[in-house]
Amino acid sequence: MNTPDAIVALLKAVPYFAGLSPDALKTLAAGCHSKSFGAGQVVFMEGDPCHHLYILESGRVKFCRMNAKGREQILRVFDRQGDTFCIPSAFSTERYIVNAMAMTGTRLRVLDVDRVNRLAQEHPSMALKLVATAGEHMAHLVTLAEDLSLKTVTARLAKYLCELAVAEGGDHHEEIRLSRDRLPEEELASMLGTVRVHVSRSLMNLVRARAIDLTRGFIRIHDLAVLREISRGK
Amino acid sequence: MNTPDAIVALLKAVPYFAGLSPDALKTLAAGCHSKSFGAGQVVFMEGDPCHHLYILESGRVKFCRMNAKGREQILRVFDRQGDTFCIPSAFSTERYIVNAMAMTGTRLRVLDVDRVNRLAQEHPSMALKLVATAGEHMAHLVTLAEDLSLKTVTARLAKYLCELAVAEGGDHHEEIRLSRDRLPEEELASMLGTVRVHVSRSLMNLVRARAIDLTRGFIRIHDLAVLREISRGK
DNA sequence: TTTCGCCTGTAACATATGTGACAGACAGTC
DNA sequence: GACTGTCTGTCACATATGTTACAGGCGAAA
Repeated sequence: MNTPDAIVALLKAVPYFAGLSPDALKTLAAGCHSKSFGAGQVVFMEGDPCHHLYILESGRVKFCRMNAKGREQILRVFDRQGDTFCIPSAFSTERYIVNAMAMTGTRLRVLDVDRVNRLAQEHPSMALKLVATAGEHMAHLVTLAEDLSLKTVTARLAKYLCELAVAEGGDHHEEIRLSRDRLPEEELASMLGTVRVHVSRSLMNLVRARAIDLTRGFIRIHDLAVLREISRGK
Repeated sequence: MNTPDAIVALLKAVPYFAGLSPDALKTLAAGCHSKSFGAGQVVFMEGDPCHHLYILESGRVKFCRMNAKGREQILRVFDRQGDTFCIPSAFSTERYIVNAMAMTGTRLRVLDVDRVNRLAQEHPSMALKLVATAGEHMAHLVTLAEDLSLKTVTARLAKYLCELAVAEGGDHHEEIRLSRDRLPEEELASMLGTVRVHVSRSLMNLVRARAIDLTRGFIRIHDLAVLREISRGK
């Protein structure tokens, strides 16, 4: 999977590289290397100088912050091939502003910031796409802040399950089952801004509201409409 | 205050316009107009198509979101001359992602997104500075989300007062007094992600902790060190 | 001055959330 | 099979937060 062609294909999946010429892509591909991380391993820490830009080849990476007592808030999870992170750090503070950790075995492709910077200087349209990417990240963060402030844990959980459901089974009225192996309650808690026990309770709330069923190891979406209702309200 | 020179001076205060040639600045100045808003007036709403980019001439503008019950979360306040907003909207979703409202009488300078876009195409270094600006906004949002999730209201309040204190009197050990006229509790509550009553209680917490004094119409910072301690803590 | 409205302090109460602790289910390992 | 560790459901409890209500201070307007 390390053939030049495979690397170019990965780069092309990145919106702001998509418009580059084949030659530029090849040069870029030749100038980057790959790095592997085990589950739980740190990719970088908040405050570290930011020399690299990362592209996800496989696995899952979380951005997070922690408080004095060790509780963690996950700010974003990257899990699709071609997801990139650290652009804004790279061009403003020059320090990472969050912690990044591999959630599972993960493979990242690493680019030098300087190289990307030079490319952006030569290709203004690429620079503008960088702004667009930053904009998408910002929309995520705005919504996270809004939800943390204005929604209950149960509503946030319902919303997250809705998003998973749409990502998985689409909006069809077929049965949607989510494997719990991939979403341990502890991790859900960090994403939703709460603690594990509360996730457990909230899941029960949703069961009582007839929105979901819990069968061994799975969450079955029983009524997506109810789930949606809960996700906005109160 | 509407002389071409004044406008150019305002534009120069914007980091990503600062590097433009005098000619480009003049052209830009000629192509923008000014708009006034009364306190509480809407500048734009979430979801509106985003055709403009705004530069603050005077006054205060807040970005906010609201929930079904009408509670509001302020995501950011712009109050310094030359502050700009909407860049990321402009280059990604093409819709505003938040509501913007004038908090006091406010004067904004309005630029066409198309015009800025064209400029950025011609000046790659300007495009990169746009990314940097987006990065700064993101750092704010990350910290907001972290605080909302991991800090108590009292800690968030203490932190905010620290920031105000530093912005006002600097870090000197002189007495720092903050006029409450400019920070009604209702507004503080929206910024801190809570309700007015709780701000009132939290202020009392800080008084009891000997961090601040409340004299008629003012908050006096009595012990900045204690305030800092509380702002991380809990 | 009086009236009115806005802002503040305070209370009592309901709810949401965090903490600590524990037992059972399950998978993996020995 | 026995042991182990991780994940889960549940409890009891403390704390943090939201809701509603009301009274007093103050300035603006009549």
